Amino acid sequence: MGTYRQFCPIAKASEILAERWTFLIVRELLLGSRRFSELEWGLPAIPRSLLVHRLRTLESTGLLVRAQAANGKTREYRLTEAGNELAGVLEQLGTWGQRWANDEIRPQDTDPSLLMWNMRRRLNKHLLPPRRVVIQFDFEGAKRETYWLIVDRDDVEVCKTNPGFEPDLFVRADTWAMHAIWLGRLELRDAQRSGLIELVGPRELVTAFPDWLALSPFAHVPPARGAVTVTSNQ
Amino acid sequence: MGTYRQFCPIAKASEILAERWTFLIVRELLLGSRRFSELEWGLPAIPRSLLVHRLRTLESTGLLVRAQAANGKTREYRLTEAGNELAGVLEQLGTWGQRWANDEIRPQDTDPSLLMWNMRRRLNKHLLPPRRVVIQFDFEGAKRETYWLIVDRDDVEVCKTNPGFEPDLFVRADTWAMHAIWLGRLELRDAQRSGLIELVGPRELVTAFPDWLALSPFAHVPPARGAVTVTSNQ
DNA sequence: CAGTATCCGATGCGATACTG
DNA sequence: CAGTATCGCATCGGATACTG
Repeated sequence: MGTYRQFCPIAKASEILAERWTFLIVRELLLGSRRFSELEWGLPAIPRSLLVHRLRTLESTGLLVRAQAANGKTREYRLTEAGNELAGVLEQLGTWGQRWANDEIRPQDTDPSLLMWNMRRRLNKHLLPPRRVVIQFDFEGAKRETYWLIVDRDDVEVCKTNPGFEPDLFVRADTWAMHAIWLGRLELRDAQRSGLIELVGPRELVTAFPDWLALSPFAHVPPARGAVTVTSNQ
Repeated sequence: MGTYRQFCPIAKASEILAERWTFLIVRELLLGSRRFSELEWGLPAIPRSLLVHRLRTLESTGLLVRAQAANGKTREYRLTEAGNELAGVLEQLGTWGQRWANDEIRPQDTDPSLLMWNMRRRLNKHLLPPRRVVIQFDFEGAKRETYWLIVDRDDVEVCKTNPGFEPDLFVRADTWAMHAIWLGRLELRDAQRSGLIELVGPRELVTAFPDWLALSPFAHVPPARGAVTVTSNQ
């Protein structure tokens, strides 16, 4: 990308960070992804070779290190202290995005599997009963897909194929509505009332659902009045 | 640049902002630049056509508006509310840059004229005597150049050619050292002691100098231990 | 699983020259 | 002063195929 030929700290930071995909890769690492395939799940649209290239650049810049994983078999990526300190930048960026880049959730930006991956990693596991719980998600409307979430102690798994266990809870959700809830733009209760989401299962699991489903880190940020147009890069 | 195909607010913000030059253009506008030529002075390395293109994109996105200037003759650029709210993002970005992208001030990133432009806009005018004051800056070492700063009431001007007035104060400064002072990495007093900077003029102007010269907005941020390598985008 | 290798078409960037 | 116009070259995106 090259230099801006400026001594300004904003220019220096931009040389390192303001490149396509870089903020999203850092976001994934800050949210706890360590392995290459985890990064790919969180960034389904990045070309593989480009992900590799960005990781190598970030490594040689000193924002992350690639090291032997604890099990000693695979390698994993970890942010350095410099990388971790980007949390403040990303928080500001996300807050601004939530406030201003919020005109609508475009169909091409919805992705049930990505949503499941994000829900998985923010699950409040300790609020679920201390046994295996299987939840079946049926996305309806646009992009009909079915997923199974299997929570067992500390372990949470998302499956795209029926795992064979009988589900304890069924979540039937309109695809758009589930995204809107995750982003904090629609209340779960309102969605249930209007029939966009339906929960079927034992009472205690149904009532607990809103609590163990932690939403997007920016769900609590209220959108600004009037939004910005995201679509006009050209 | 295109979409990331994600609903995440960080992704949405990045689609708008994480493009080459965009953060720096917003920085200029936040610091008060309004006219096209002012933007060019603050961004001497941007190709003209690219600056135009970015401004048009930012306008259609809704981060800035182009309107008739107060004098009614020229047009000027102003941030909208959405644009102004980027201040928090830029502050985080600059703070991170000051802390981590600080290994050295590279010769190719020094630029006396850009430094003068930045000093000009953060001058504490009210601390100077209420008459015309002319200060001559002689940059020495790398990039020898001379500038005149003419402060007259609310008006501050930078000249590259001798304005004809007899200077009230002479600042003889090593180019690198002056940049380091601006960035808060070198104390003015230390630079004077070691001969990197010399002030010549009436006592009251010489002693007032450190006060009316406001430094970079990030000068007060202490660099982190260990820096990041800025040069490896490849 | 975690990459590497290659190829192609589209776009982005930067430099230079021109203009009302 | 505030842009247009043009033109290479590099990079990006996406697809596909291969590997320890």
